[in-house]
Amino acid sequence: MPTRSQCPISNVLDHVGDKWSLLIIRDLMFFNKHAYSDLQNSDEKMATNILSSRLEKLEGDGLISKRVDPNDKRKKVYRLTPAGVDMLPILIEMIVWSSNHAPDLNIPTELVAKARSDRAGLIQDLTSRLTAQLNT
Amino acid sequence: MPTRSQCPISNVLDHVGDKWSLLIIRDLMFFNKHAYSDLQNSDEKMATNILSSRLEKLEGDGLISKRVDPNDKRKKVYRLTPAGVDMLPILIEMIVWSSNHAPDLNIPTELVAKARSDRAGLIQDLTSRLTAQLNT
DNA sequence: ACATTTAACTTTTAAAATGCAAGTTAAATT
DNA sequence: AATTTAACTTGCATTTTAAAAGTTAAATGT
Repeated sequence: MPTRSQCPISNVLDHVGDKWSLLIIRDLMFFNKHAYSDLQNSDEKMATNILSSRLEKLEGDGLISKRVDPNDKRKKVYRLTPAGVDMLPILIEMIVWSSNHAPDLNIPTELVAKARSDRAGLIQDLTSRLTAQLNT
Repeated sequence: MPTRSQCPISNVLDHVGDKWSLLIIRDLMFFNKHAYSDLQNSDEKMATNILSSRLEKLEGDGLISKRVDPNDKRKKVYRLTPAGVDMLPILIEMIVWSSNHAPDLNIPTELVAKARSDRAGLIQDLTSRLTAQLNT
């Protein structure tokens, strides 16, 4: 996606403004999915060619990294980069929005409670957990 | 867009997971654009048929409302609903993300500073300003 | 009052993206 | 050595997007 404008919101959408990219980031962020097949098996069932092209774009955009699994060279390990980790507050606010406007979904109640009571702490905790993974 | 899963993030993307919808919300939220032609003239220049279909979907999803301008019956007035206003924290976090990872864009520095120093106050202020508009 | 302009769309059509199924390749397992 | 697994790629039909032109009703200008 070419840059459409100098707007910071538009800029984020240039990276993740589609139906799938943020779900990949979600899976890397909250569900410890790191393999292609893990990502393919999320509830939304994204097509393999789309997954492939989104991973390629996210990597090109510097939001995720890809490396060969040293224990099994067939496998690739996908991870969030620091820029990808920093998408966390956006995802948290999406969860909060749904908890307010679509409460019948599978809302992670505990996370939402923490987001309300100690938002900065929650982000700190999750960020350091994710950042720790980067050095393994 | 049909519901893809029970995930709260996926749910938000079912509403605004495309390149354009959040830009419409941005324009209603930050730039006081309320007419079709205003929205059409944003920097990203969305095609008129796309704008039309997005407005229709956003209205159907309960994020915006549409009414005839009483002063000029050719005009329609588009506004955010409370659910639309509640997207504000998501947009703020996008702005913050770009301020950190794409600082060369047009970052609203003052807003970002406020977001860092008194996030709750910022959201409160902007929300009440937007909510006030709903009763005019 | 009549012609022109404005606002909000709709329609058309070509190009691009998506979604589905099947196929490929290299590495691990049996 | 044969089979299975993981990560893709390819082909093709369908859907969505984008760009341009056209429509309709209301307001404005003369």
